[in-house]
Amino acid sequence: MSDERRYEPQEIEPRWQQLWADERTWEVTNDARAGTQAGTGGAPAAGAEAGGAGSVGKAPKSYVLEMLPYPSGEPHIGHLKCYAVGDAIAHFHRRLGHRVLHPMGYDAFGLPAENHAIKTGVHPRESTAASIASFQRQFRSWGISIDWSRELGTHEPRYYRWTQWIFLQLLHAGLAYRKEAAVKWCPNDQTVLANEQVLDGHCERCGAAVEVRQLEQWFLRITDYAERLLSDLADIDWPEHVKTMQRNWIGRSEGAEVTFRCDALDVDYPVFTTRPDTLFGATFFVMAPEHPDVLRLAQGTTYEQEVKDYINRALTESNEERGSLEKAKTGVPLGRTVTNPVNGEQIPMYVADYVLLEYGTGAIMAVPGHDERDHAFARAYGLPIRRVIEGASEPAPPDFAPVDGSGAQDGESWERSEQSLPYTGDGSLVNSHPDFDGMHNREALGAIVQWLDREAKGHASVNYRLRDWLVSRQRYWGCPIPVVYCDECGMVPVPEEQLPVELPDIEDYSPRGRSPLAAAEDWVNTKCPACGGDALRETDTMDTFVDSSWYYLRYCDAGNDEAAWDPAALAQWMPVDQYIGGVEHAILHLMYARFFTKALADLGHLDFQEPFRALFTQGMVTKDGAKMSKSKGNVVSPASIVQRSGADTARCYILFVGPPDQDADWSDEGVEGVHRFLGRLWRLAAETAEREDAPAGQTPAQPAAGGVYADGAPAPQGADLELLRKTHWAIDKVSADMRRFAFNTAIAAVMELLNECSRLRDEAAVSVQRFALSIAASLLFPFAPHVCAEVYDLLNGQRVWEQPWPQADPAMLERDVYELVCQVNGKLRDRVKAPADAGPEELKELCLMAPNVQAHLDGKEVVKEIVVPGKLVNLVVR
RNA sequence: GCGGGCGUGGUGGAACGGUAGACACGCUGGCCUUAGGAGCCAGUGGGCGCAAGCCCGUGUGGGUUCAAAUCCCGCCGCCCGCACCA
Repeated sequence: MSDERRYEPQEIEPRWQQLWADERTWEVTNDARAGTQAGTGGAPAAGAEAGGAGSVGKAPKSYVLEMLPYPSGEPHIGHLKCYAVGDAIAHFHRRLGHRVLHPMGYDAFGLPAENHAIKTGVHPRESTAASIASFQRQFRSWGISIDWSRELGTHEPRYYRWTQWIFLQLLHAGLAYRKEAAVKWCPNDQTVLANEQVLDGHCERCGAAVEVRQLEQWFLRITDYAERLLSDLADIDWPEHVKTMQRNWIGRSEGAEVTFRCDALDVDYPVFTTRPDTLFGATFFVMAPEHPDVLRLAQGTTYEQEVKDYINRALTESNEERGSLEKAKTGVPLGRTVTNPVNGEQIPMYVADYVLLEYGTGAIMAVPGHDERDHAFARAYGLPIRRVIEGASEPAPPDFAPVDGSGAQDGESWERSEQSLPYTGDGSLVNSHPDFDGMHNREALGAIVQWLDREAKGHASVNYRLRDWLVSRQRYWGCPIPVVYCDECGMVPVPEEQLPVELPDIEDYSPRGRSPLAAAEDWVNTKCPACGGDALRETDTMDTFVDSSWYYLRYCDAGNDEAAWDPAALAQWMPVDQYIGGVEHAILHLMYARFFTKALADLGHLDFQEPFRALFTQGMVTKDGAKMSKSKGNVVSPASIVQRSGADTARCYILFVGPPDQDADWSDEGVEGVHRFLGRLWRLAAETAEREDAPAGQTPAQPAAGGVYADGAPAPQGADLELLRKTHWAIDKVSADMRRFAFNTAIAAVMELLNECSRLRDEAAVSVQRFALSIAASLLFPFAPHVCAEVYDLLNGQRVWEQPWPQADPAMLERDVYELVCQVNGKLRDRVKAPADAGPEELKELCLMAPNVQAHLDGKEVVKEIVVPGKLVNLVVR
C-alpha cells in the first residue's frame, strides 16, 4: 500500500548532490570542441531531438549568470529566488543542447565585514571566509548547478591583482583621475560616497544624513561614456523600466551653452539652458553657493558679508533641508551684473541655493516669466518678470466660461496679464527682438542658437545629469588603489609586474576620517617605483562596485595568473547571455559594469560593447507584505525551509508563488502545497515503477520525446490517448513558458499533467503512465532537480539531465473534435462538439442547432455571423 | 512635479481582443484511520432557481469592436525610480 511510501527529500537530495559533486557534472571547459552535457551521456533519444543536442562540437554557448552575492551571514530568501531562477534557465539551456557556463563567486570586500571587525576585532578576512563557507554549503544544499571550478572571491589577491591592473589601464588612458571636489561624505561610515550611493541625501548603506566635504578623491570618467551608455541601451534585451531608470539617471538634455559676461571682473560665465528661446526674458543671473567665484564677485561690494554668511549657511545645511521643494527660495545679491548676450542688458547677479553646482555650469540665467523656480525667486525679491512667449492655447482661468463667446475679451486680457506667468508651454515669441518676435518658440530656439553661434556668444550643447564616478573610499576592507606618492615624481602608478598591492593586516579598523590603512606604516612607507626614493602609498581603497564591475569577465578564465583573462576565453563565453538579479542594481552596478566593458573595449581588451545581452530582474520576497528584516522578526531562512521540506520544495515554491519578476509574499501554507505536489509526483512514480509493464511491443525503448508506441503498434486511444495528449500539451506549454520566464505557469502545467496521471492511474496503460510521469519529471527538473532526477531514474534508470529537452508531437497537440463556443450577441450560450476540419458554413450550422442557441434566437433575425474556426461562432441577432 | 508600473474570488495568481478565475492556498462536506498536522474524493465568485438555466461580475466613468480584464481617453487608489536638473 502507498501508506508506506514517504517522500523524503532529506534522503534523496544529498544523494544526488553528492553524485553531481563527485562527477563535476556542471563544469565546462574552455575547449569549444568538448561535447554538450545533455545528449552525450545516454543512448540517442528515440524521438525527435532537441535542437543541437548531440551535435558535438557545434553546441552553441550560453552564459547564464546571477549577480554574485555579498557574503554576509547566511543566504536569505532573495538569494534563493535569484538562484532558483538562474538555475532553471541554466538547466533549460543545457537540455536544449547548449554548453552552459554557470559560475559562482563572492563580492567579498565591503563595509559590513569591516564594521563587524571594528566591533569584535575579528579580521574581516576571517568573518568573510566564514560567510563564504556558509554560502557554499547552502548553495550546494539547494542543488544549484554551479561550475565550482571557476569560483572566485573579489577579496582574493589573485582576483584583486587584476582589479588593480584594470585601474592602471584606466589611469593610463586618462579615465581615472584625482581631483579636489565637493564630495558626499557619510559621517557614520566615515567615507566618501558616489553620487549613486546617496539616496534622498542619505547614505544608501547606513542611512546617515550625508555631508558635503571638499576633498581630493579618485574619479572614473564615466561621463565620457554618457552618450554611449544611453544609446546602446537600444541594443540590449533588458526590462524597459531598468532602461528607463538608466536613461533618467544619465539625464541627457539638449539645449545651449550661452556666455554671460561680467565686465567688472572681466570674466565670462557660460550657462547651460534648455530654453535659449527664452533668453530675452532673462532678468537676473544666479550662481550656486559652492561656485568658486561667488566670494570673489561679492568682494568689495556692500553685500560681501551677507554673501559670506549665506554661503556658510547653505554649505552647512543638509542636502535634505536644502533640497526640499516646499522651502521658500532664498538668496543674496552679489552686487554685480552680467550682460545678457542677446540684448546687451545688464542683469543683476545673485547667489541662491536653488542652483546646484553639480548640474550644468553651476550658474543659470533666470527667466522668471517662463520658469517656476525663477518665478518664485523673482517674486520673493521683487525682480522684474517679463513675458517673452505667448501661448495660443494657454489655459483659461477656472471661472472663465467660454460658452457663449462673450467672455473672449476677458479671457484674452487675463491671458496677457502677469497672473498667467510663469508660462512653461509653447507659443509665439513676444518682447524679444524684431527678428524673432512672432516666431514659434521651437523654431526660435534653433534660430537663436544659430545666431549665438555666429556671434560667438554661445552654441548648441548637450548636458548630462550623470557625474563622474567617485571610487576612493577611506576604508580598510577593499581593494588598494595601486599608486604611490613620491616627493620627487609626484603620483606614480605601481608597475604592473609589482601587482598585487596586497592589503596589509592592521590592528585597528576604526575609521578616523582617513583610511585605517594609513596606520600601517610599514606598508605605507615604500620606495618610488620611478626614482627609488622614499614614497607613500595611497591609503584609500576602491569602492566595492569596482570589484563587481568586471567579475563576469574573470569567470571565463578564473584560473589565469598570467593575465586578467585570455582573450580566447572571453571570445568563447562573452557576453553574458542571461543576467539575473534584483532591480536594486538597476543603476549602480549595471551602469558601472556597462561603463567598464565599454572602456576596456576602447582600450583594446574586449571586442564587445555590452556585457549583459539579456537581463532579468527578480522581484522581492516579502513576508506579510513587508520586507523581511531582523528587526521586524519576519525573516524566513532558506536553511530552515530546506531542512524541513527540502530544496526542491523551496525552489519550486518560490517560482510557483507568482511571476518571478514581481514581488511575492511568502506563505508557509503555499510551501506545503508545493511539497504535497512533489510528494505526489514521487509517490506515483515509485508506485508506477513497480507495476508490470505492458506486453512487449507496446513498451517504448525510451520514453523520450516522440511517441510511446513502437512502430506498427496500434494507435493509442481512450485513456491512453487522453494522457498522451495531456503530456504533449504539457511539453508544449512548459517549453513556451520557460522562454518567457513564466515559471509559475510552467509548474502549474506540470501539476495539471500530474493530476491527469492520478485521475487515469487505473485506466491508462502502464507504459503510457510511465511516459507521462517521466515527462513530468523531465519538465520539472529545472525547478526541482533532485526529486526529478530520482523519479526519472526510478522509471527509466537514466539521468534526466543527460536527456534532451522533450519535444511535443504536433499530431498530439491537434484534436479531431473540439468544443465550439456558441455565442449569441457576444454572450456564451452553448458549447457543441465540432470536427476539427469543419468549415465556416458547417460551424455556423452546428451553432444554429445548439439547443440553448435556439432558445436565444427565438424567431429573431440573424443579421451577422462571426465564425472563428477552432474557437467560436458568434451570431448577432436583432 | 517628471518617468515607469500595477488594480481580477476569502488569498497568491491564470487568461494570442474570443468559454474570466487555470494552478495552488484556504474553507466546507465525505472516505480511510486508534489518531491525523498523512493520504484520497467531491464542492467552492455573487444573486435567483428543485433543476435546466438566467442575471450580475476584472478599481471607476466613457469610447472602439460582432466580441474588452485585455485596445483608446478621462478619473480614483496603490507601488517603484528620479526630483529646485535650469
